[in-house]
Amino acid sequence: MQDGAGAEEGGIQTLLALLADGEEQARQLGEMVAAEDDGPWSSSRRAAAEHYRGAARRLQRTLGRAAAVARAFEAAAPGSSRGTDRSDDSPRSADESSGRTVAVDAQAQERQSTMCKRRKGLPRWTAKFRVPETSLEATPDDGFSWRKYGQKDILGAKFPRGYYRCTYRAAQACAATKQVQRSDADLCVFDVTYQGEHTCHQKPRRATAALSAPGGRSQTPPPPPTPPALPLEQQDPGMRLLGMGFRRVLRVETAGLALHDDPDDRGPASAPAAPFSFPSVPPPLLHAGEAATTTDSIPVAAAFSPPASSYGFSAPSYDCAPATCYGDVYDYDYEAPQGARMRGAESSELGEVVSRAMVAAPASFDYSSSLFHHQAELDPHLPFPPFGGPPHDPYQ
DNA sequence: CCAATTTGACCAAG
DNA sequence: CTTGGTCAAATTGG
Repeated sequence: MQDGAGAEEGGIQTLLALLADGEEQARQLGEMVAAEDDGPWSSSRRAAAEHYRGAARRLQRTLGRAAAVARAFEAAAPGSSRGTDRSDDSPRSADESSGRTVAVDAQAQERQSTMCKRRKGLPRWTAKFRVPETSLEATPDDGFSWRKYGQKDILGAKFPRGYYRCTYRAAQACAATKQVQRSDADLCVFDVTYQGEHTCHQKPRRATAALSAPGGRSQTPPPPPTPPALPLEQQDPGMRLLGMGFRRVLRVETAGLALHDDPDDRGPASAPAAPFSFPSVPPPLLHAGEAATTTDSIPVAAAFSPPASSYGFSAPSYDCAPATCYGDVYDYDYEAPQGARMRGAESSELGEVVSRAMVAAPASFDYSSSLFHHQAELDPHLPFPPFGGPPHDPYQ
């Protein structure tokens, strides 16, 4: 809601200041606890102190990471002078999208005349959808209406890749496209790569619809890669909306990067990075998520609809009981167009944060290792396209 | 009849 | 040249 990612420059400075502040406070807290630890306390008290100290250390570290992220952004987006371009793109921004629409239009024309296939520059992210075995034929649907425009066999892949573009591409100049490919390793898994954000106004139908209307076509929530951010206000912990649904938990996993977590950083089983919760709305910029657990449960709306044709999957009805659907996993992997890149050091910890942030950021980062696994539950209210995408024109 | 999908050709990038 | 992505005519389905 409020200006989402708008705060680029001053915002980052402020953010850095706040984070530094928090870091310092956490440090002091840790010292205080440590001091207490020396006293003649009982072992239990001592243990408690140890615990708090660990918590303080984690907090400090988390803040430090967040600061690193902020710095990375700052570094990556130097020309910060223009900060107000993009900004929110919440669903409702539709109206004001007029300006943006124009831009899109221009792109469309350009594309037409040039007929180039280059779509570099467009934000891109990948999601892995795992469908329940009971409905192997289903293709994960993200809530938008797509029109298939091609299919191709990909080298090394057992299954062909399907190419889809937004149904309203022509009508509304929506440039969103996606590629869907079934994993050769696991038939239940689909890799879906999205490119470009939707500029069309599709009305979100609830997943419920999908359930009740099997034949219906898409509609579902989006590939939400977006993130995590914030509006806590609207998040309720217990928010399990869903009447039906399947629930999934979101878990972030940074592939390939070793996050050096402290020993005390949360328990063993936990995942490296922080999970986050997400709102369904386009959040502002980043937030360092640090949820307590690695797996947050999020009501992500995800419905599987039966598109079907291409791979011949058609969603059986959703008779799959919710139970059977549990466990579906979605992995999100954001990838930015080429462009700025952040310095290595921090990249590892930033992994997931960056990814999401980059969605909102103008500049792009070259990072590509984060995956978000999440298990969500079908949510009747589709959150909506969160994409906080880069509204700005990708093409130079 | 309209709209979506199929499918092979075409084209650009690597 | 190979491969991935898109186009567009033909086809299918409602």
